Amino acid sequence: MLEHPESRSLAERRNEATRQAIVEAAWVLSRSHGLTGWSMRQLADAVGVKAPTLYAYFSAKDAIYDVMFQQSYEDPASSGNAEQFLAIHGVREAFKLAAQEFFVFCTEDLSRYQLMFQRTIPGFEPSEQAYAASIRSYERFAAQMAAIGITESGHLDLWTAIISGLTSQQLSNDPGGDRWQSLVGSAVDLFCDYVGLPPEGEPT
Amino acid sequence: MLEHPESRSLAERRNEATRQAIVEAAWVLSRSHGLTGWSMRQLADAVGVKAPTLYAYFSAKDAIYDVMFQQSYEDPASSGNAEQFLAIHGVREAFKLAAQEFFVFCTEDLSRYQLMFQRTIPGFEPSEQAYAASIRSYERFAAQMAAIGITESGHLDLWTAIISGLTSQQLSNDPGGDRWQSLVGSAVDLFCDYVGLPPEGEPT
DNA sequence: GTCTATATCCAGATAGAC
DNA sequence: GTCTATCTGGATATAGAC
Repeated sequence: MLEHPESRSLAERRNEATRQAIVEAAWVLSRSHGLTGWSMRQLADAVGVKAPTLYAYFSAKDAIYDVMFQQSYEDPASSGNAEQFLAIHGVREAFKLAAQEFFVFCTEDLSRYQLMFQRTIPGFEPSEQAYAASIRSYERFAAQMAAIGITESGHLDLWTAIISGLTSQQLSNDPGGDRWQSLVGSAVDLFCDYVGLPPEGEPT
Repeated sequence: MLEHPESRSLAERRNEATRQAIVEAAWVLSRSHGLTGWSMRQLADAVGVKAPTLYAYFSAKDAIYDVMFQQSYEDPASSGNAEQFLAIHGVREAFKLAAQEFFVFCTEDLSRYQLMFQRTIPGFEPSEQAYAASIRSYERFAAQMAAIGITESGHLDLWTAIISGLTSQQLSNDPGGDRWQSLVGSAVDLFCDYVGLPPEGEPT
């Protein structure tokens, strides 16, 4: 999919750097003005070029959202990190730490959350390539859960519902607060009790 | 807040009827083209007038969304109906039936869901009056939960997170299917186990 | 190849005639 | 109240300078 870096000319690398700068400016604007609250002219101003120049780097505004979408799912935090915690802690404690970390990833950037998990942008559909990144992220998540001992698909679905409900309630009803964040530990417990994970895990 | 119907003149009632017709057409367009996928011109066409005429009834497009928002929260199904089921069934069964009913209310109309629970419309903020309707809906919900025996605010928050997670996952990952709907009963069980509601409820 | 300037199209909204 | 005509500003696309 990607050329080898060493095979790219200086011009190509310059082009890529400009694309990155545009996307970074789009993130900044999304955080301050909302995911759909900025125009191509505003973005061009932020980058320091005129609006039509952006179309030399991206065919459309949606193409910028597409890169942002893919970047979000390529962040390792998008799939949790339970395996790392399992090396030191028991199963439940590792699960709780991973859930906390994922919760923070979801709630620290509303724009990213809307882009990844909601359908906020009219007409935007991720490209096949960007969608594939989201699939890989889910597969990493499923592997984490398997390491904890959760493999049934119904149990996975139940957990994704619970954690996504906690994050979405936090963002829409108490942004910046911890009203639902403080419930993450309880949610892990009630889920583990239900699926039969022992209350006290053994360190691996 | 509202005039007595009998005190309104014929002209006022005609005006109100036209407003309702506009809002109904907006619902139809939202369901077919997406909540933000229609223009004032399209709406005017659907109603059978020219676009500026709409502004004789609503000051802006957002004012139409505002009425739709308030209507949604004035629907009794927006707060569940556990008390009704409690008259015939045990506590858990009543809880499950109410949860199922609420799940269907949430997932049967994506536009309504986005309007009520997500922030899909750039710049839209419900008016004080419309927001008050959402508060009343939540208070009715809290009363239902109290009738079941759930009164702790942390437990209420946990349940709103779980049910909202189930509905949002259903809508975004399996629209029209039942992948998460089929988990509603399990979710009620795992929640009831956690908060200490007895497995077999007594009919009132 | 990358830019500036500009043209087209469509959105929400307003002015003023009737 | 409803219309025609129009304003503003957004996204998109192209012409042509450098």
